[in-house]
Formats: sequence, C-alpha cells, structure tokens
Amino acid sequence: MSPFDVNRIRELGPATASEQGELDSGPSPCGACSVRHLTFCAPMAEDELGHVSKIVSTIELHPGDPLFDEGEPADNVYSVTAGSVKVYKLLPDGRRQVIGFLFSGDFMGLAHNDLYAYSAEAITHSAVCRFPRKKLEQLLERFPKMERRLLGMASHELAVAQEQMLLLGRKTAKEKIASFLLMLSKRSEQRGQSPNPVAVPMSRTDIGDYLGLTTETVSRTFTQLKTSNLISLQPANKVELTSIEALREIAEGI
Amino acid sequence: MSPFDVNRIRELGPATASEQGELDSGPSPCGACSVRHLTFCAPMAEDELGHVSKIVSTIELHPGDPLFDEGEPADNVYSVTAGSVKVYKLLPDGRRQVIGFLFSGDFMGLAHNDLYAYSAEAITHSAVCRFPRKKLEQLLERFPKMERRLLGMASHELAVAQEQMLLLGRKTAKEKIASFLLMLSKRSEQRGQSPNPVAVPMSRTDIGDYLGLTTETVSRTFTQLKTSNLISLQPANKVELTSIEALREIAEGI
DNA sequence: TGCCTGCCTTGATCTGCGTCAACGTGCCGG
DNA sequence: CCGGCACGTTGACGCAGATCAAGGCAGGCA
Repeated sequence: MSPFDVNRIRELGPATASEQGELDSGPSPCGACSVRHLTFCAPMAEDELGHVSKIVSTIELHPGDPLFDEGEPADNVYSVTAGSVKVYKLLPDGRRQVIGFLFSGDFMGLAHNDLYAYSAEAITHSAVCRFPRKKLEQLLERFPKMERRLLGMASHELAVAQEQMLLLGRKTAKEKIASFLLMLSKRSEQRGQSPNPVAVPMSRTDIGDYLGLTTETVSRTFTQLKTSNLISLQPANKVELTSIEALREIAEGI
Repeated sequence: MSPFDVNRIRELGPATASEQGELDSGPSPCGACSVRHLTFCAPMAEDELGHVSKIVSTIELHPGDPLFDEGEPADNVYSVTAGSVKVYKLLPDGRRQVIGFLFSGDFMGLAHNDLYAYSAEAITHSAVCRFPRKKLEQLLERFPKMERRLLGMASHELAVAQEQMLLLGRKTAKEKIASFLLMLSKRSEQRGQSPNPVAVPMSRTDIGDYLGLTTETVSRTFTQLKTSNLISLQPANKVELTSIEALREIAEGI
C-alpha cells in the first residue's frame, strides 16, 4: 500500500504517520505529529502542545486542489505535514512564476500585509495544518521560542529565495535543471527521504515555471542530461542522479 | 551643501541627520537616530535604547567600500542608516546577481547558517550600524518585540524576493526596467524622500545584474522608455517618471 | 588646458531559448 | 478494448536579448 493511499490516510490518526512523511489528518493531536521537528512547532515542549492543537485544524488535499489564492485576505498560516504543494504568482496575461515547492515542515501564508502574496495548490496528495492567523499571533506572543523558530525559518527561506534569484537571473537552462535536481535531492534527504533516486512529483510545466523556462526547454534539457549519462529517468517520476559531482559542477557553472 | 558631503558627515552627531536620510556616525546615541522608525530598532522605547547603543557601532562607507563577502563568518548584522548598499552573489566564473539594493532602515547579514550568503558593498556614501550577532541575539531574547519586528521585516523581505523572482523568471526587459523604476520610487517615498523624480544611484551594470540583463540592454531600454516619453533622465542620476500609470501597466505586463 | 579613465550609449551580429507544430505515451472511463 | 485527454518529447524556425565593437561624454588630475 502506498504511503499516499487515501484509505490509509483515513485510517491514520493525525500523528501516527511514519518518518516517511505520510499524511496526518483528523483533529490534530500535535503530540503524535511525525514531522513536528521539521515545522515551526519544533521548539514546543510536549506539555505545551495542547496550546497548538487547540488552534490548529488539519486539511487533506488532493492533486490540483487549491489552498488559497493571491490577493485573498491572509486569514490563515499553513504548515505542510505531508505531500507537496506549489506556490506561485501570476501576471495578468497568465504568465506564471512558481516561487516555491513546499514539503513536510514548510510553512506558507506568513503575509506581511493582510493579503496572500501568492497562490498555493497541492501537487500530490498532501496534508497541511491550518493556523488562524490571529490565534497564531497570540500563541507566538506567549511562546517567543516559537517566534524565534519562525524567524529562523523565514531567514532560511530568504536565503533560498536569494539563491533562486541567482539561478533565475544568471544561470543557463542546463545549470538551472542541474541546480533544481540537486536542490530536490538535498531537501528530500533533509526530510529523511531518499536523496537518490529523487522523487520529482511536479510536472514539466511546473518545473519550467519555477526555473523561468518553457516546458519544451525543460524536456530537452532533461533529455540532454540523460544522454550525457548524468541522470536517468525512472518509473513513478523518480530521477536517478548518476553523477552528483558532475551535476554539482554544472549547477555552479564551473 | 549635499547631504552626502563628507565634511558634513563629520560635523553631524550620530543621530542628528534629518529626515532626508543623511549619514549617522560617531558613537551611536540611538536616541537621536533619525531613521529609527524604519529599522528593527523601531519598537524599542526611549528608555530601552541604551541597551541597543551599548552593542552597536556605526560605520561610514564610501562608494565601492566592501562591507563583507559571501562565505565569511557572519559575525555581525548590519542596519543601513544612510546612503545605499548593494548585496550580491557571484558564480565561480564571475557572473553576478545583485539580490538587493538597501537603503535607510534595511538590514543585512541575518544568516541562517554561520556564513554570509552574499557580499555587501556601498554604492553611495553611506552609514551602517553594526550589531555583533551574539549580542544582538541576547538582546532579541530580552526584547521579544524586537524579534517580532525582525520577523515582520524578514517576511516583508521574503515577499519582495518573491516579487523579484516573478520579475526575473517571467518579465521582459522593458517590464523589468519599468518595475525597477517604480520600486525605487515607492521605496524612496517610504523613506520620506522624493518619489518623482527618483534618485537612481546605482550603475547600469548594477541594474543589469539586479534584473538579469546586460548593461547594454539596460541602456537601450532606458533609451526606449525615454523615446516613448515615459521617463526623462535628469542630472545627478535622477529619473523623472513622466507617466507613472503607463509605467505601471508596462511593469504588470498589461 | 588637455589627457585619461570609467561609465554610458549605440550599432551590428549572433545565439539560446521561446514559439509553433506534430506526434508519442500512459491513464481513465465507457 | 477503444477513444479521449493530459502530459511529455522532438523538430523547425524565429526573436529578444547577449555579445562584440566602437565611440561619446563627464569628472579628475597634472
């Protein structure tokens, strides 16, 4: 049975998902959350988790399900506990920029004004925890260590965003794809999942919109890396990185 | 006398600079800091500023002066109090991405690991406050409201970075330049300086490295906007935005 | 005053990636 | 089992912006 099987999700209590990052659901006993160490809830002590459980609700998402849209009132903050979510911005004529792929532990919706600055949509079968913004702010006020954790995560996000600016502004298509695969692999490893072969759950279009390329160029570049024996495409959207070192050199423009 | 005249800086006490954003310097009586409302020190009460003054030192920078380099130990956090600073990342072969232009109130150096993720260098004659990281962390622990302010500023930075990803990944040269000028104008206004004509203190090369373009393309695009009577170039690196509305439509890709 | 140097502008040409088009492939429902 | 549809791949061609090259212009200095 796949860890993402819907029936299994229904069977699971909210926090019994294994370290593979499966779905939480149900009325949120945070105490059993298997990915808590990855989230902004990490610094909370066991006996404080009740305060978190009290304000959180869990949401199950299926591929393509929207979570919120750019411009809506930012009433909630979300934390991904399983699966994968993409966040993106649109131009009026439909041009799209994916600004991030989110996995277990990542949060979204921390708006600096009162509107979401981007839209969010599930890529795979996923689970997220929803925190009403006002209540979360009260919680942060009471638990500064949680606020500190959030600041640490935000400044990490910022560093990731800056790295992405370098990629978008100055790297070639080949360098972009190599960087992207290495990033996915590294993040997969950080979550305790296989870094190689790495799961690539998003479509070519999503990848293109993340890297500032078209789907055709993404496809051609995958083919090129495959032909150079740097990667090999495997079933179920897995990609094997045949030579991580060579990929790293390409990614850095060496 | 120009507000950036070196002699004037020497004359100024550290906090007597006017609302125009002139240079602070000297042994930092934060109480007189004219841009405090823009910085992460904003939430501190008058009678708490001594704690800040005690750990801060002010630094004067001349055009081209480096402040720190990518990869160095991130021992300090900096807050810009006057002038303009650029932060950038390099690829091994010298390709450069400017990831931000900083003005009064902006901070830098909040690294998520222990190394700076980018380099910083003064564009114009500038002043920055230096906070030893460890001591700042102690201060944040004691004053959660300061940490909250920093979180707010970091999440604002994040939103700006995401907007920049949209620009880098999906906008044309003309849209990039229009967006850039409007951003400079807006930020100038936020600091209480003239939004129009707007000061453009950075070189064409810096602009290109910020927008993912070459200097030639930046120059040509300025010429094109000038020819279309949307902007006019004025002395002292000022640019008048002749039709903000038209520029906004271009910037949004309408 | 005149030279030098750094920055900006402009022109000619090239090219990486986008665009347009066709086709392959796998999944799902009837 | 078959048709339809979404997604991925491949090919031919075009173009926005890069590259290469040549001046222009203003400020600093002897």
